[in-house]
Formats: sequence, C-alpha cells, structure tokens
Amino acid sequence: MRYPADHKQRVREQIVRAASHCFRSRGGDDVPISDLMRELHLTHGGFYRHFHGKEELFNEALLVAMDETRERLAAAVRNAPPGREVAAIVETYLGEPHCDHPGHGCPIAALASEIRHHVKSTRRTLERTLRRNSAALSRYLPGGTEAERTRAAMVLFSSMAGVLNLARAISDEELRGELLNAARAHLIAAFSPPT
Amino acid sequence: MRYPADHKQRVREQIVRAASHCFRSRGGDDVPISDLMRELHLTHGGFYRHFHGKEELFNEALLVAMDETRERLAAAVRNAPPGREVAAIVETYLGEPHCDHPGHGCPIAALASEIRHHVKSTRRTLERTLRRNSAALSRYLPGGTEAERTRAAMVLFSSMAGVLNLARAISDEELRGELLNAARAHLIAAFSPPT
DNA sequence: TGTACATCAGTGAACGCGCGTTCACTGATGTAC
DNA sequence: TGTACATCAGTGAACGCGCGTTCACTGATGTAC
Repeated sequence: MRYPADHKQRVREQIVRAASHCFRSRGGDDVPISDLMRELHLTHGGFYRHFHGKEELFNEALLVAMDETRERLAAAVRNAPPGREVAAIVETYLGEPHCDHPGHGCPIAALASEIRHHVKSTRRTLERTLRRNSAALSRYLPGGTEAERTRAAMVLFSSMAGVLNLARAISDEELRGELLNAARAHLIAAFSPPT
Repeated sequence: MRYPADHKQRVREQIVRAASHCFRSRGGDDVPISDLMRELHLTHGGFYRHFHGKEELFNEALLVAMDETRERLAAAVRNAPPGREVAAIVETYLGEPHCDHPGHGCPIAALASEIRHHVKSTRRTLERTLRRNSAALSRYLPGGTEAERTRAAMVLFSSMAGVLNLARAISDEELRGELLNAARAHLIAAFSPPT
C-alpha cells in the first residue's frame, strides 16, 4: 500500500470532523462535498472511497457533534461548584461563545429543523445520542426517578436549543442579548433541583 | 386588462400563502418555485411579475406565518378559563396537532435554523414579528414590568419551538410523546404566573 | 532476488439533474383618437 | 362607433450554475511465484 495501515481510517475521521463543523455552521445543504475534501487537500472524487454518499457522512457528523456536545457540558459540570451544576450547563449552553460559534456547538440547535427531513437512520442517530446525552446529565436535574430526571434533561436541552437557535437568527445584538439573558435566568430557575 | 382590478394582488397573496405552508413543511430550499406556481395552476415564469426573487417571497411567507401563529395562540387564550392562559398556550403549541402539521404551524419551530442563513431583511422580519407576538401574549406571563413579561414570552416561545422542533425530528413515537408531555408539564409550571 | 500482477486511495473529467432566473412571445383588454 | 396601438399577467423554452455521483485512469506499494 502507498499509505500507512491506518491512513484510510484517519482520512475518514478527518472528513467526518470537517463535515461536522461545516454542516453545523452552514447547514447540510449548503456544504458541497468538494468543499470538505478541499479542506483536507483532496479532491471530491475520493470521497466515495470512504462513504456511500452524503447522507452517511451527515449521520456520522451528527453523531460526532452530539458526542462533542455531551463532553463539553460534562466538563462544564465538573468545573462547577456543588449545587451550581445546572447553572453551569445553562450558562455554557446559552453563553455568547456557544451562540457565536455554531460550527463547534450543539447540533440540535444548529440542525434540528433539517434533521426532520433526513432519512430514518439519521433520525435514529439523533434519538440514540439524545438519550445518551440526557442520561449523562440527568443526575443534576430535578425529578424523583431516573426516568423523570432524564426527561427533564431532554426538555432542558431542547428548550435551550430553541433559544440558541432563535438568538442566532436575530441580527439585532441588543435583542439577542436580552433573549439569552432572560433565558438563562428562567431556565436556571426552572431546572435547578430544590435545595 | 384581462383580469379584474384586484386580480394581481389576489394571485400574489395566494402565492405567499402557498409558500408559507410549503416552506414550513418542507423547508425553503426544498420547495421550488415551480411547485408553488403549479399549485395555483400557473407556470413558474409568471412568478417574477409578482416578486423580485425567492428571498422576497420567503420574507413575506415568514411574516404571514408569524401572524397566523399569533392569531392561533390568541384564540387559544381567549377560549381558556381565567388563570389557565399559559396552560392553553403551551398545550396548543406543544399539542400533537401542531407537532404533526408543521406546514400550518409556528415558523420559528419549522424554520429557525435556516433563517439564520437568510439575508438581513428577512431576519429583521423575524425580529419584528417576534417582538409583536411576544408582546401580544405578555400579559399572561410572569414579571413585574411589561418588558420583563415580554422577555418571558420570548423565552417561552423559543423554548417551545426548540421542543417542537426536536420532537418532530424524533421518529420514535414513544420518545416523542414523552418529550412533549414532559415539556408541557415543565413549561406550564415554569411560566404560569404565581397565583 | 526478480518479475508479473493485484490492490486501492486518490484524481479529475464527465454525466445527470434540478433549480432560479431571464426573455421573447401571446392574447385579451383598455385607451387614444 | 371603429381602428390602431399600448399594456401586462401569464407562458414555456432556454440559460447558467452548482451539486452529487460515477468512472476510467494513475501510480505507489504489496504479494505470489
């Protein structure tokens, strides 16, 4: 072989990573495969040695983005003082950095309204990772049972995604700030477990 | 003229109405102009007698959809028993009918993540109508000042939009039902004014 | 060790398709005279 | 009243473009013998 044994695998991962960022920041339909390959200094034809088609790539890019998001929020919680875990989650998710960089942020906020139009296997990926991410943070949320806390996490996630999504669509900076501020306060209050 | 005096205006409105539904249910990029015109038994060429381009249509379709949504929620509130206004809003917005028919529903839920990629004037339309819709229902929300209540309305709207958006992307009916149920309970509790 | 062949990641031209937009044209009607 | 001309919503072919996907080909390397 021309390349080291793990070469193919690594290129594949690079494509997924590039796609994961670009899809989130520009939307799946607005990122041609040629752009992604060019970013890795490759040409578009080679793409099909790695994937059956664009949909397969979208699916994997979504998976990676959801994992990334879970890891980022878990890190925020680890650094939070005890009792402030929900506040840490909300402030990280609804903070200006996350708002300003959709490409490195939560795919639910960036892609939710287009995932609806994707094939079933992609939507399954969303479901699996949503369950996983919600379960990962459920212990900090209110509720008498694990199932209840996981549901609370899903509601919190999707609420924050909606807020972020709208904030990003707003061009007036003042209004955007107002929305983010108000949402942080409301959601922290609503989802912090009773002390 | 071949047509009655108000003919042109009426055709224009029909195009906007058709676009408003189709864009919400399929997404702006997935609805060719030819489809919309064919729905009115016209051909695509005539479209440009009415609009400068597709973006102008999108803008107007968004406006109409936001107005429709405000009207629908206002109607739900009018029919609600006193003290149950917020519950009526949440139950209408997060109800199965709204979830199952994005084409006739809130454009924030259906289109938010793509509006971000539209031109400034379109995003301005979103802002204007968002303010208007939030103000229209602010009186039923908690807060000491009008501004505070309007902000609460914005947070509630965007949260509900996020939940609905995610629910629509989920193909597993059980999970979708869980999410909607839990979200209704959480949001009604969080946004009902203290009694 | 040498030779013929197989492998396969990557190349880039080409194909097929759909879409937004343009434009010369149609034809019914209004209008100027 | 009649005639020539202007208007303009609508038609449908055509243009230009970009994209996803295919495919014959390249060339470095591994492998069989």
